[in-house]
Amino acid sequence: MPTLQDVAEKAGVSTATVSKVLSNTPYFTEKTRRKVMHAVEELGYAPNLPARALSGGKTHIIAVTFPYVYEAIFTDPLVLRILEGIETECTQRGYNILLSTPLLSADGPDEHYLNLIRSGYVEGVIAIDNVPLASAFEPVKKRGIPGVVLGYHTGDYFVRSDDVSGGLQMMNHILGLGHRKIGIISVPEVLHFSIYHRLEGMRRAAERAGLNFDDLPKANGDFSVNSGEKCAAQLLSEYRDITALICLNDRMAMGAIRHAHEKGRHVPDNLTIVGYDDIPMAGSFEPPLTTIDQQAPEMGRASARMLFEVLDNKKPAPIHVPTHLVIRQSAAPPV
Amino acid sequence: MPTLQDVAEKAGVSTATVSKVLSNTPYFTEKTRRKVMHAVEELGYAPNLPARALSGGKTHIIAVTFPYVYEAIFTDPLVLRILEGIETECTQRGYNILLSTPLLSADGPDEHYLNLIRSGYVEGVIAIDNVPLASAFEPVKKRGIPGVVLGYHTGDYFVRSDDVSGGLQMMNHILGLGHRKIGIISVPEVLHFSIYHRLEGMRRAAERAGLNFDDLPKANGDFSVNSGEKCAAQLLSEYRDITALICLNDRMAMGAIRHAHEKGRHVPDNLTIVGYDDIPMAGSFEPPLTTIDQQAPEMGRASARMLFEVLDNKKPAPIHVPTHLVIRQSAAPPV
DNA sequence: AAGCAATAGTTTATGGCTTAACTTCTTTAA
DNA sequence: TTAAAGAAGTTAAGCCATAAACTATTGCTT
Repeated sequence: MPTLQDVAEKAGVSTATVSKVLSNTPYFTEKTRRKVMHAVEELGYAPNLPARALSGGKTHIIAVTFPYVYEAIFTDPLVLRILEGIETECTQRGYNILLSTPLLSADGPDEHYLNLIRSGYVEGVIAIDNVPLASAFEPVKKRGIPGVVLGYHTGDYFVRSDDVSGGLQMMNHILGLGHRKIGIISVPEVLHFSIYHRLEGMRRAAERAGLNFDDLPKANGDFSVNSGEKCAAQLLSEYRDITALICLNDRMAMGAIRHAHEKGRHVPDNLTIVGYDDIPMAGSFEPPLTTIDQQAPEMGRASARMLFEVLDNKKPAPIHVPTHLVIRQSAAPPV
Repeated sequence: MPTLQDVAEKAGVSTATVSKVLSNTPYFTEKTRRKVMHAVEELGYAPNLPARALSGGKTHIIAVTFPYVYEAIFTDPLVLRILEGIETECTQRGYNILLSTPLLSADGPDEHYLNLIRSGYVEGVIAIDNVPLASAFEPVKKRGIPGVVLGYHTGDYFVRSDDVSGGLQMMNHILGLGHRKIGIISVPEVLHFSIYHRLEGMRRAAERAGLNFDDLPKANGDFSVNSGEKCAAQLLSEYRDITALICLNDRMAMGAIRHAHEKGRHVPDNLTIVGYDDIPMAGSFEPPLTTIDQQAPEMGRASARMLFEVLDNKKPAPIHVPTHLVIRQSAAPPV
């Protein structure tokens, strides 16, 4: 691999000059610039990043962490979409993405993760931090590494999906269609901050419409299709007058729809069922699912942009990425 | 951040000794080992990876590339499962994963990717390389960086899904159920090597059963649910005696099932429809999809293990990861 | 024309680690 | 007893790029 040295020799200047030209530090002539660039081209030179990192502290690596606390990480389509957004911004700025999946337990993250954080590789961190139980962000803060949290853990800088307004939009939509007997299929709130906020949004919408949110029938699943099916079975048999089911993710909605179909109820003519997330499959489900789009790629992009601001010593304000109600065909007025 | 220097001073030995102890190079006593380890603990020392990389060439970073050639990358669940497998192996060995999504065009990969490959960061590469049009592996080879291809591009070392046997298993299953009028919903072969091999497997199974594979009705979609629906519509209207549809991915199968339902045909009683991939949704679709599991996590793990062998100067043999036929409820004997 | 500032470039120390070469000390064998 | 081998450490030379400190040149002001 050619080094700065080689370039300098070929161009007939010192390494310092080459370094200046490449980093665009002032004080060189157009002529030397051309000489240097020419040598760079000829040799196919690219800066040695470890050396640059050692010398200047800029590693051009940011770590994206998503905690390995439940199976969902590697099957959750949101993760990939978020990554997509982060990737876009990072590539633009010449940064590389290091993937990190800390194993969070009661006594903190695993050793490998800790070593990474201490390794000097990581110039900044985007932590996808959504579960209250543990945070991968602690060690980052401790080391003084610039970081942005994507989720609800406390950090100075964070990006969140506007879960409250997501819940609000959905509940408003359902209420607007005329439903009043509404069942909620959720998951235990303590497991996910975001769920708490979505429910909060729904509560506001419900109360604005004069409904007591706490009186609405509820059941807790675990995000899976099967749990959605079970919850739907439970709610629909216990509260026979329910005309709409709001599910806190798409997969449970799909399970609920399956149950409805089995019971011979047509969605949406006979029962309204909606989801949350807008996973890739949602649009081509039968019926196509009315749901909430969290704009995962935009969350990724926003968090990356925020991180770069922090790296530039700015103090960016928190961002709440707006949600979008995606109206398809699983919701209709009650009969 | 504490350095080797600090550890050496605290332990009362030279930096070289500390380095030896940490890298387990022979010639030190148990006593010094304990002194050193104690100092390491006290200071919370972790090696500076850029420095180590600069000095010893070992960066402890492997790059995983998946080419950004069509929309699928960031929505394809397989990618994430593969990543999962790679992650498992890498973490075990103290390696970090750098995510890279080269933009492949006619005149080669983009500049950012090239810079990464030349940057000295990358100790090894796992290239998810499935499209014939272009390869992200070229520049890796050129630089002499150890690499493993996950897919069909030529490299000395590669891991592949055993697509031929996947196709064979599926066709055998369908034939075994008694179907003879079988429609195939595929995608243009030139776009994906793996498709070519799956079809080849099907051909073998068909011919072994005395069927002329070329005579079977076929239609090409583009992997999407909608295209599956269209292809099904086309095939079923054109060839009214079809009793089974084999789709080359699950999403198209789901589209096909939707079409069948719309036409009032029950799956599987009235029509058999199967997919390929076993995406997370497949098991909870209605009906649950009979499909082929490619064992993506295992492919990831295998490729990582192979890469580590290459890094150890071994010459691992190619691996064909076996496929599994997942029998659910979308296939039944013809009526 | 002198003096000074700005420009253009070079020299060199530095960052943290590894490793080859070297020194010192302990074993072991003849 | 002594030489040679082996073990346990140390010294110091890199690895490559950056940036502070320095020299040399040019341009401008008065």
